[in-house]
Amino acid sequence: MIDQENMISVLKRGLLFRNMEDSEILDALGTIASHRRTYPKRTLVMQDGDLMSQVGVILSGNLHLFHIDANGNSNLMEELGTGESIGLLNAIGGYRLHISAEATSETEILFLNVSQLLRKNVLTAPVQIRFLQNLTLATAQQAHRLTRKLEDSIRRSTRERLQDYLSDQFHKAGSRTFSIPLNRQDLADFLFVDRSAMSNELCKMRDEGLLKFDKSNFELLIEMPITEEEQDPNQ
Amino acid sequence: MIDQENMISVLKRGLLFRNMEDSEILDALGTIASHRRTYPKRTLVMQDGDLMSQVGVILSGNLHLFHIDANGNSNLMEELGTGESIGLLNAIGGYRLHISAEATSETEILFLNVSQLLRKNVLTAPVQIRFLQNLTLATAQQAHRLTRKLEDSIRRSTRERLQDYLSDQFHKAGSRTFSIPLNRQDLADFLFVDRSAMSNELCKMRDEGLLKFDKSNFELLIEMPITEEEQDPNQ
DNA sequence: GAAGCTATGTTGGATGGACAACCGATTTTT
DNA sequence: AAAAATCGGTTGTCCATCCAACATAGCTTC
Repeated sequence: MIDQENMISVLKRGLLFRNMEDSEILDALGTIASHRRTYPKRTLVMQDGDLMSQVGVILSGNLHLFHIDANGNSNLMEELGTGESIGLLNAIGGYRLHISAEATSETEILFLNVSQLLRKNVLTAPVQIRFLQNLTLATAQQAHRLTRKLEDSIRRSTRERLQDYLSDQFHKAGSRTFSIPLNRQDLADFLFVDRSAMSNELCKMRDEGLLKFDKSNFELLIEMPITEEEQDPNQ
Repeated sequence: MIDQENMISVLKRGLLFRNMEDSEILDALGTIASHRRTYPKRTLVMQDGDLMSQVGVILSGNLHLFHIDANGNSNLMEELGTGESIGLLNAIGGYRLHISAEATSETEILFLNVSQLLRKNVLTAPVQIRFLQNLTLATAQQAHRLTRKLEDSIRRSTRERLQDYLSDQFHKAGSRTFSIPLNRQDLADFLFVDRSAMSNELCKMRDEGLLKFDKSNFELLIEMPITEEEQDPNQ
């Protein structure tokens, strides 16, 4: 259970409370905050098929959002950390979840009633309007992430997917040496490929001198192919 | 060039102007409408890399949104008709287009200045607030479509993709007999598969007695596998 | 109507990747 | 510490799909 001051600094990380003073955030929370809940490691936070009326913001911990497809494959759609939100699109649009969310460490989530902001006939408070603007931005950002994921997975070979992923991690870390937050199985699920095939490809790349690795620690030995690295204007 | 009355009825088809009176729509257009433009058949409307400050609403005609990937494959991301909008996510989030849009018939587009609604410090007019709400809904809907497309393309075989697509068309048409709006090459691009492989699979399905077809006219001969047909609560 | 051009189907070869099965190492549980 | 589970790597088989190339029919164009 984190304290209020911490909470505000966490909320400021995402787009939902961007450009808002601490007092405004508290004000906004007054009308939309619902409840907080802590989930132990390895518990389901949300489940495929759920209808959400609220969006969740991760105050601490981590979530894996995975989609089980018709063939029984587990596909890791997102890997979320502190400050990121879950169920935004579903809460806003009234769509059922197509994913389940599992806490990969003890995770505390703050739930916000956002759907009311879209139904109410009259919104007057400037804070609410500001929040609504942020809500739209956050939704667009989420959609943009989906677009990237879609583009990254279309007709791409296992090697290309690995290169994309490692290149991403390289840019995030700002260093040729970094460690990734996923084990092999989860990485394969994230890239939508078979684990053994991926393991194979990874070792081939090592043998070709492209990279080194030990467990989750990687070192890139050459320039990764240019990935139209376009940074998010909304961060 | 369609007239104003027609235009309003077209605008009402999408989510952007949902739940608004004709007078309110005109009011809203007064502040956000930018310009209209007509594109001849087979011309590019927008191009990969463009930065959009406006969203386009199709007043008449059709667009193909395609993404050329690193291997030179053309991937058909969306096929849009009258009343649908283009560039919503990009205009809102400030993201560059990753697709190009081509008019497949003469197409008239109305451009709307939506980004100002998100930057302005004070929004007062109720109509603007209502429109902002709709903007959020429309963005979520767009994101939901992306989610479906992503889920439909993950680890799915050519046959499964075809079944998904035909099942969709079946539901849209409300009849076992329907004609699809894409030729073979475009359909293959839409399903992210090779044309010849798809053609092959289609004929196999015909030989197995699952369906009949002639050019773009299809007839389903058996129940298509259940596709969690969940209809859009926002239509 | 001849000459192109387009749309669709067909074939064959090459191969990437899924799948199952197994091993050894490491970690977790009791 | 023993037992059990997890994790990563390796191997071999098999099939789906890509790719290139060609056939054919129907349109379009001059």
